[in-house]
Amino acid sequence: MSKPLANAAQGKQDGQGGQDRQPKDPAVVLGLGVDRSSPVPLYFQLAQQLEAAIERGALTPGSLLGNEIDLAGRLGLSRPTVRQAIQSLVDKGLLVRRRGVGTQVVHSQVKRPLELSSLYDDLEAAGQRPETRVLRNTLGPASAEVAAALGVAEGQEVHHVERLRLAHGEPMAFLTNHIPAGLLDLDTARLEATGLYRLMRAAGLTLHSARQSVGARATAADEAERLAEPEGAPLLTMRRTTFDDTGRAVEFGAHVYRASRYSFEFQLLVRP
Amino acid sequence: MSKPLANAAQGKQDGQGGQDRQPKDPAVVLGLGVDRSSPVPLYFQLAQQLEAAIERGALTPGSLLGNEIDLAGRLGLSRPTVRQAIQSLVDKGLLVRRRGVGTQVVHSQVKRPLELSSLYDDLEAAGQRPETRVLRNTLGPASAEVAAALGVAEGQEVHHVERLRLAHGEPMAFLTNHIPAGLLDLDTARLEATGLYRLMRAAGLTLHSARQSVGARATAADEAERLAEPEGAPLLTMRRTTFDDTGRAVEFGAHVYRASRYSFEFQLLVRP
DNA sequence: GAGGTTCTGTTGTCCGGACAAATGATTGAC
DNA sequence: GTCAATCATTTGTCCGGACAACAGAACCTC
Repeated sequence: MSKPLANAAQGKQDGQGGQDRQPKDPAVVLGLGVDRSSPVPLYFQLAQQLEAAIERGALTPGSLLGNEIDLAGRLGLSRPTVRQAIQSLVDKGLLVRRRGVGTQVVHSQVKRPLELSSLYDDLEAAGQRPETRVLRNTLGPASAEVAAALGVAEGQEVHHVERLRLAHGEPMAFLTNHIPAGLLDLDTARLEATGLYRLMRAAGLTLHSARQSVGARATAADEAERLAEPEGAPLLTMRRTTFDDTGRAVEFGAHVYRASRYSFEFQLLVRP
Repeated sequence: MSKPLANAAQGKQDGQGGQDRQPKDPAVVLGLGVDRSSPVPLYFQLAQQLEAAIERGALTPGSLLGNEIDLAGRLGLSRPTVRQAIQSLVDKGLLVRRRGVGTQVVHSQVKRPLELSSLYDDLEAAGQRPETRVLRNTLGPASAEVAAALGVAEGQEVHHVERLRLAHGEPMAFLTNHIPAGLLDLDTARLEATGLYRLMRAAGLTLHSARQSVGARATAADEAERLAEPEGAPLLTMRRTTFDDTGRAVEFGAHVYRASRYSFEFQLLVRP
């Protein structure tokens, strides 16, 4: 009892019939339909398909999605299930719901939610061939500062890693990291082959959030050569503590980037 | 049929009786209880109370929350409602659910999710008395760069605001903003009294997300005096486009901060 | 004692229904 | 013609129930 989905921006009132005519089901047109034998939850299947439809432009920004009851009926799902799918896309910022109006595709220029940034992945995605030079990889007692940042006792065993990150053979950043012992197998060869975050994820850690502090300062004399910047040149600094899904701190890093070569890009979400 | 809530870390099996003894309802102990006459949704009331209990330490990190069915029964709510409350706290990173185990309070040092940062609010929260000096407040055609950032046509009318933000009478940052015309009533007096984000929210705009880019550079000759920094001193730069809940760009800002006085603090969430 | 099996408790998913609240259009009165 | 009241539509909230999937403990077998 409504004309949903697709380009329903203009309210063309074509008699709202079609009960005897070919239904021309918009859900079918969009390729929506769930597989009940799949172990993937139904709401998740639907969410993925809707997201794909938005991504490929089958659902244009501003278009209405049709009411939930009908959509559920057409797909053979219950309304709560459809709502759960829609809600997950609303959380992602792809859809907006308005009571009394409907659910519409967001008119956004921002595509990706942008995750916890990893310098290695960033560089690789940008087509630069990242390279890592491990300058230090030791295990020892945590200093007061590191212990406070990681929330462990002072003197606890922690890994201490120092790396120089290069792109196209030129230094980009100097990375200092501290990781509690026992979480990770920190092999120097592996550290030179990939990024730290990838190693942590591979070790079964599910990263959840990170507290960051970004600032700037001038290049000191003792780091000028290492970073190939003149003394006094501006540097971008970042201190970050990363937590896994249980709230445990799994990494503390204090990094220095060449401001002439790098800047942070990220997206902040407002959670009201 | 279980011993939930409070410090249930140790599995003391005290006969699981208590059906005839005083129940000593943990929900009551925690001050949980909803008001059905309130217009505030029940799940939201419960979420707030749980969050408050965590905040004040009544629910200690690592402690189990007790199963959802019992909790629902004790509060006179249905399980879906309780689940919705819990889920909102899981999204906030305060709780973790594990199937077969239960829901427990996260062992986190991070308290606040940290929202879209507003320099004005940041300074005010830090006890510094922020002050704003409006240097420019005009309406004119958008340049190519501004139009691209805001996603509007070049030449479209936009506000152009330049402000100097001070704390304790000392300059902290130079803020340049562009806002599409018609969204907001940009009164210079009001701009000097509060922050831009507060004005936008007061105008009924619901901010949703922002795309940011943070870098660093040296102080140029023409801005040295304005910021009270010597020429060549490192500055922190930020470019940000803010979007409302419909995905529309509502603000574009290019800001410069004194690195000696300010650094960004924020939290990134991983959305898997 | 070691190992696998069963059992119990918990969250995850899904259903069907009901009413309230907000929005926008339609209708009606003046 | 203008304004207010009404109505239909749609999402928001809430209920009660059912079964599946998973983790951990208890149990039993060898």
